[in-house]
Amino acid sequence: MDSKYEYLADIIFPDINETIDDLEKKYPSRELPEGAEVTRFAPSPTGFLHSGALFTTLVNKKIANQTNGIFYIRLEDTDTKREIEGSADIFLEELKAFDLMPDEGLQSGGKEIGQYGPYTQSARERIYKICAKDLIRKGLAYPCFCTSEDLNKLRTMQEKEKIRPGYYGRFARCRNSSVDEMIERIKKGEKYILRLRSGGSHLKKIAFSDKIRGKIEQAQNDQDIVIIKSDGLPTYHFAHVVDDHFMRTTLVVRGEEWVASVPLHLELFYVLGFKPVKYAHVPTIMKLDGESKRKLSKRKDPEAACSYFLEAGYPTEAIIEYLLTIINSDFEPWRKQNPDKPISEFTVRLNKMNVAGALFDMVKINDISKNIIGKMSKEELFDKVNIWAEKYNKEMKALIDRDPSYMKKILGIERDNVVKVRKDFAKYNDIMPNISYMYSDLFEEDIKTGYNFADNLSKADITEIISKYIDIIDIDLDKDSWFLVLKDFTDSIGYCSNVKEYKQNKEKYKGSIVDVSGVIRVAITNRQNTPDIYSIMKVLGKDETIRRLNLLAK
RNA sequence: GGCCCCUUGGUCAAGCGGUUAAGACGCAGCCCUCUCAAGGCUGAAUCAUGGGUUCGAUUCCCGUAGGGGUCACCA
Repeated sequence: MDSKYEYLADIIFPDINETIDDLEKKYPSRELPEGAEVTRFAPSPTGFLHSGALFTTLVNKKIANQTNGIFYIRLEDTDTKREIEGSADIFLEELKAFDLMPDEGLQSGGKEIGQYGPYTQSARERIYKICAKDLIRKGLAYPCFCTSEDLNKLRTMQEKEKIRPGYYGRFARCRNSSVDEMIERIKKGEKYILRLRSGGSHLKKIAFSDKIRGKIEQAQNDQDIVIIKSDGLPTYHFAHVVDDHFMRTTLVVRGEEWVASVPLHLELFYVLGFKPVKYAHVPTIMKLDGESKRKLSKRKDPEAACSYFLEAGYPTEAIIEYLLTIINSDFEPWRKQNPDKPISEFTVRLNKMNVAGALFDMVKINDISKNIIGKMSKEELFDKVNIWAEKYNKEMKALIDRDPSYMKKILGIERDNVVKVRKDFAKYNDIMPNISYMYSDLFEEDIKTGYNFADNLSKADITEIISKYIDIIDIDLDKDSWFLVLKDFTDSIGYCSNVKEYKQNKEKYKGSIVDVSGVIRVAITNRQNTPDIYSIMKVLGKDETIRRLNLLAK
């Protein structure tokens, strides 16, 4: 080791006296079963959990779980300018909602669990400096005194001359300064940052194996990238390599935007003397915008934030299942064969993942969600809706609190003891508009602006049907008997109870049972489309049903 | 622009040299039916393009086009 570099390192980091070896001892390899993967979720604190991040997180969590490994969370807060206070707690809360809590790392309220912390990068400054100092000692990193102005000038020149932009080779002005000069400038108090002295050549290739994409070949890195910024914090690249090494990550699952920097990361692992992690780069979730695809954007697409799904009241399993269909398309057949198995029993295979970015499909999510809600018992649905409403929908919550057991009955309509359940709710906030008529005051409010009768019957016909129906209505009967009574009634007033027969001989009748039941339906709900009217009447009760009918009788 | 990745119906996609090119969502029609939702059945709809290799290419190779990513003291 060159004593000049040794001296330079001491000048730059006078108070750092630990070495990489010390760190290796402090953060020993994890003792895990064969094949176990240590994965992580490493968000930067920008305030909200992106749907794409949820997707990546799911993969990380699944892989760790199914290999009996560890899934941990680390906060990448090295960009102090963009940091949004409280982000970590938001992430944790949302992760919890989606049942993706990490086994280790940061917890809400700034607490931590695990032996490989701290799990917040800003608290790891010393660790990065130890590593940086090691690099300086070996002559593999150096201080750069270029100002942003210098860098801008360099870039414009390179663009003008059409040469590959960047701080590398002959353009890396500071890399060739003598150590004496560096020391002198530091002593003078000049500002500087630390750069990697890259040993790569852009003309040479480097190949690596991506667990999702297979073999990828790229030019070696030759950029003298910044490793420590002027605020003393590391850049993403440096922090990634240092942290994932000392936190003993085995598999980094991250977005595909990172594949271009793999050569750099591999070089960093190499110069630091670390064994590189394995990589799996997941595709970006896209959205169709006119003719072309683009990334899901927070500004344009509400569904880009996971909170959107929470607020709308999607069961979180629905989102997870949807994401799983994107991750491995054999999830759907698996689900069909194992309708009641927990998701944890499904094995994600990285090499089966499609590499092209999938278009985010809300229609499909709705379908999955309808099925999931359809499977719930009324008690289960009630509990979930109740919890959701408490947090996201005050109006709905107030409705529930008026009479919880009544709400439960409403949610049970065509749900319990039924061969085929209704599937008309994709999310909890679909419920309220579809059941409001079950409440007298909301119903009254609704009919103020008039009834929505179909326009094929006259007012007199409507009044006649209702007036006469009141006389014979009996909701104490069981459903089949009730329906037989309705049929008899239909025939008795000159309508036809057999729809087929009616269609063949329309002229013989005033209408069909469709018209009769339609009138009754509107009279008690003011809707032309509702669930089975018998069930509605049962829940509404005899008195309320008759009261509503009376409003329209003569 | 350089480099990297990708391209099967509207969408998610199976497929690994010979298939009537699965399945799901969506769409259309029919059936069931007190409306709607659901359910059942049926249907329309796909290998970006041009060259090779091969007895034979959706499948392998090359080019073209299109799409995506990346080129910061941001992650």
